[in-house]
Amino acid sequence: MPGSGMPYVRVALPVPLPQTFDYIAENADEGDVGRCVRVPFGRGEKSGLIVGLPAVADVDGARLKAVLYIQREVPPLPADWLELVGFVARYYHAPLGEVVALALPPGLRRADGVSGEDEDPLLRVAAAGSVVLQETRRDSRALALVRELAATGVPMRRSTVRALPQGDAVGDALRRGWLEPTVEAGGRARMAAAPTLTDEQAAVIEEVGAALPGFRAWLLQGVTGSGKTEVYLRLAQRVLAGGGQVLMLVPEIALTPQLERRVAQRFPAANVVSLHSALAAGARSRGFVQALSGYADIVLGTRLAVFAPLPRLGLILVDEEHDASYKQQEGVRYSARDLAVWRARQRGVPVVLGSATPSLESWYHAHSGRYAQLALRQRAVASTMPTVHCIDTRRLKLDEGLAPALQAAITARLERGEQSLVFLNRRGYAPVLSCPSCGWVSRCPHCSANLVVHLADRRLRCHHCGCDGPIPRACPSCGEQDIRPFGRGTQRIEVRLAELFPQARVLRVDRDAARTRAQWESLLATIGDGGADILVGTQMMAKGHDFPRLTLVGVVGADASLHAADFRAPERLFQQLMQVGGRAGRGTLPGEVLIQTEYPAHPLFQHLARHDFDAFARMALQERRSAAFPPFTHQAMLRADAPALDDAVSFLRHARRLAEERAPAGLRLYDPVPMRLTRLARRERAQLLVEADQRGPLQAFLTDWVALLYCQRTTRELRWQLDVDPLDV
DNA sequence: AGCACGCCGACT
DNA sequence: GTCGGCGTGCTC
Repeated sequence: MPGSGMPYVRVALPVPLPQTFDYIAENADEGDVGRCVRVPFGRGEKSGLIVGLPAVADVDGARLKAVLYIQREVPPLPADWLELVGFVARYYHAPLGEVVALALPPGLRRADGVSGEDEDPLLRVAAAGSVVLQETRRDSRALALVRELAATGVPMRRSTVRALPQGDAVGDALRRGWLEPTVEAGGRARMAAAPTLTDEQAAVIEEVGAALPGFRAWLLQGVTGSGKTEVYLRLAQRVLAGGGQVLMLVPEIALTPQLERRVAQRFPAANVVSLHSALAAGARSRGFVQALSGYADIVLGTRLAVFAPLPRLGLILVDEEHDASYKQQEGVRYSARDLAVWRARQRGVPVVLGSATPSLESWYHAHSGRYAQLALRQRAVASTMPTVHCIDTRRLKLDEGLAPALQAAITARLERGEQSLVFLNRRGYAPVLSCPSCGWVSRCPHCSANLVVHLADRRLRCHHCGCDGPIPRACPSCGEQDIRPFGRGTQRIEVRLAELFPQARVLRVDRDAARTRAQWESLLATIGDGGADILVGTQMMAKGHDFPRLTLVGVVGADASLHAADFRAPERLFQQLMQVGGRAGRGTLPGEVLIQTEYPAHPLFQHLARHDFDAFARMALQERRSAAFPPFTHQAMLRADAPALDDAVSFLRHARRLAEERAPAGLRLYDPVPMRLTRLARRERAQLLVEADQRGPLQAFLTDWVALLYCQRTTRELRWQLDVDPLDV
């Protein structure tokens, strides 16, 4: 009989062991399941989570210790949340304690007083603030903030204000009395005006709305500029009106400030909480507790937000569902997008996966009837899709990688006062520095990769492990003076464009130029204000931003991805090109996309030119079907790394032998092979692929196999991990 | 993962 | 005679 006064609690602890630990807790009851605890562990103490009240302890009673403290100030994590982390532990074959550690904000797990108190008040412009806005005084950061808030016209959360370009001056503005906290906006604050819906948008909203409540997974496939965000907001509005909570997942933090503001302005009366890993510990705990207590109405966050407990959950939205950042690439390798669907099913609520370029997995599910399809085929603003042309570079002489036709197109844009973007997915000046006389190349000492030339700060840098050093003046091997950068990155294109178009303002937008959120925002502001004529950008530029005067996108170096070994490379290339192409002509001006390639007849480019994602998806899925790749098969990857490659490979060979003995029929075990980037940060890496046509048998096998692998004694030097549904194969 | 115990080499 | 190398084993 579980329940009344059982003296044992079962605790999940953040240790890499596939088990839970039982403790004595005389005063614990059913209400403590889901609470954080402090317990003695080994010679020290640890914090964990109570996941059950076992009637019988799983070890001898004499070995049991007593819990030190149960955190009862915060509501316990609900049963559905425990089910979620339990599912993640089973599906990804990770210890429950590790999953809990990942899902709970670190501060909360420490089990010392965390409150969900509102330390994030709504701020409005105070009387003194309105006065200083009238005065002619020297502009300051604080003043700029006040102006921004005044222009918005509705109160904003402190955290939202902080995220504005001049956000760190919020404390200053408060001290000067220019801003002041205000009570809940209630009905007083007016909702930011909602744009008129297109017929398509209205139909989509009606269709999803009619299915509320109840589980259903939808794929919302909407071309760039078709107004997917507006659909999300309207659906959220319906759910909020019915008293539900909305979980909205977005790929990256860099994308959120705009969206945060848009959501906050649309729902001034709602409590909007954002959750992402860049948040300070306090803010993350607070947001989590606000979600847990039901105070938060909307949780907006990156992949870790899929673990936010939401007692009144009514709707899950996954924006840019194809984005790779939904898959965690270390530790517990979960897919937040897949978990979002699982949670929606568990809680009986709809989930909308949105993208202009869905993952082939989701597209397949939508076309095989597992997900329902929603489509937005027209752009919301009156503009047409950009024209797409290939520039055949086979017989052309390129100037630093730039074809004459692309240069001419840029010239035309400059004459018309429009913006151009040269898209090149490679940071730095050149991918390698090389000596023509002895053949020396700038190798990374820790990785099997080349050091990239960064001329802007005169460094050689490894993009994988981050190590860097000065650029040598002469060849370190033979002393040759004439060593040269080979290949092209964004910096080199930037330099050449500045030479070719001396009258133009050239702006580079990559992770080096936008290292911080503030830098990124200021770049966006510069572009938006027309402070740049030619942009040179990486995939950062592909993500949903509107630049009304941008009418030309030139794609350089796309061919490299065309023959990449990775079977997902074509999918990624198509998505990237379609996304970046979508940047062109989002205002009233028509857009043009020019792709430099030696394969102008390649079907991928043909489908792209017709903006026909579905045709591309059908073709790519046909290839995947005949090659038996996902989604027609299910995969798991066992990876091992060690200082010596032999150790990693022989561990995997051993693991393979163990697997052969217990492999069910239909399971395909491949040979252990070194990974593509074999050496990373001084460790040699190898991998072993396991495949099956059905998920069930694969999972059953993995459970068995992983249990066995945990028992293998390995040297401390060797580490291994399992990746279920790997993205990189 | 930590953190101990435990048995072999070069140092005050 | 000790300090310390990291191999092995355990954590309710």
